[in-house]
Amino acid sequence: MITLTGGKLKLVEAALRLCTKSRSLTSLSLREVAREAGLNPNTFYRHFRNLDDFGLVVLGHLAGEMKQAVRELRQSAQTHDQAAHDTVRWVFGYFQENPAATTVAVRELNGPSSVLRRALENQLEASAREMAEDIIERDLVPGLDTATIHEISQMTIRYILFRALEYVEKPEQRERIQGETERFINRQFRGALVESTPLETLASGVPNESR
Amino acid sequence: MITLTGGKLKLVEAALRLCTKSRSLTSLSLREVAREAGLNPNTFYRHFRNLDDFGLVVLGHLAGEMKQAVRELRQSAQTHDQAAHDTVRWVFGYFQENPAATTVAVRELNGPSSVLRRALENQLEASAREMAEDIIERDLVPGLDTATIHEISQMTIRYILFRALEYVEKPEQRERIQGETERFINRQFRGALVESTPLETLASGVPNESR
DNA sequence: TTGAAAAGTATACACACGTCTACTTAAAGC
DNA sequence: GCTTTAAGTAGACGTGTGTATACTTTTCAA
Repeated sequence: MITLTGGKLKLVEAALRLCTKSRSLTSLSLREVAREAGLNPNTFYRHFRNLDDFGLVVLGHLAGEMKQAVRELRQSAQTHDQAAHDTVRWVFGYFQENPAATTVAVRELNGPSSVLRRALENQLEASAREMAEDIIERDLVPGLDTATIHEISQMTIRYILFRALEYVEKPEQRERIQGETERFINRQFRGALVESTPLETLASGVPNESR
Repeated sequence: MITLTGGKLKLVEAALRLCTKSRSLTSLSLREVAREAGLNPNTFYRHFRNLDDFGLVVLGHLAGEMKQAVRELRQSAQTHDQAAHDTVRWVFGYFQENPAATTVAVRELNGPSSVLRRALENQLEASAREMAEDIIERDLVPGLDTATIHEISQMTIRYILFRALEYVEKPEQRERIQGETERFINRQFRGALVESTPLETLASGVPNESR
């Protein structure tokens, strides 16, 4: 991660500030950002070639921050249930403390700039891979093949991000969102373990005897 | 649903056309839309008070279309697995045939305009409710309480929409996305049925192969 | 048939934008 | 200390924008 300084940093931070106030990174104007940063519009050109370039730098800045944060997470509990609970709690806590980063990420993931979208997708995939490897290494979900763990990890990352905006914006619903997300994860893994068991068998209360 | 005619319809359709080409509804300009529609910019004011008003009408238009489409879906197979498969296939087919509507919906769901976001959320919730009631009425997932069915329905609707853009934009990955979505749904419902069973018990049940 | 309402157009204004060129100030290397 | 380079500023350009006023055409019911 390249640490930003001076005017460059000022501009990036200004953009994040603007994004938090219900704007989308892609829709920011050069002059708007410069104004917010307290700089002359032309200073922008001293640091960035154009707005797409700028967007990538902003995303890179966020990615660096987030990666470091995720690395710190690499401890926590033993069982899967505990891990899911702690991780979800932790991730949402991170969202809460970094509303700008969260908002930007969610918006641009589906935003109109394909360059930014690609960049974000790659980051998410990397996070998902990290999560999956962690689960495998620590054998948190025994009996599940690695491919499925990877798939579910990716879905989970996506789902969490998808709910991040709601979480940030609606403080009174945070408990609910957190609970739903935990249940989501648990159901995914549990469901995968009994994927080939007929629904009726599961419904009749005998979870592991099948056929 | 109010059927649009004449210039009003032309403007809405123009906006959807523009949105498909990597634009976001919120970022459209009045003149841009009018130009695309082949009308004078001021004609816009004959039909809409401002751009927010316009956005709501566009969303309403889409909602009407979609609702009718969903109603047509209200038949399909008996078992849950079959229903999930058919429904997913059908919904994604709808996305494919209506890329503009899909793109707009996904973008604005996380977009910067809170007015549009609210409107979309309400629509999604309505769809989720409809889906849940359908599952309950036809007893597709026996042994699951209605609250959980509602919760999973909502998650499913969200998840599907979240993947819609990817589906529309990457034709070569459609099979994969569809498969993942089906597995997602199955795991959710199956997982919910064995929610209180310890992971180890499920893992030792051996309905599928492990390691 | 006529006349009012709706739909569409023409022109114009002030403003914000991205970008260009030219100038000034601050940092850094020798 | 001097010079080269980076960072920041000033002013100006053409263009696109939202919107206001005034005008023309179309629609359609009395």
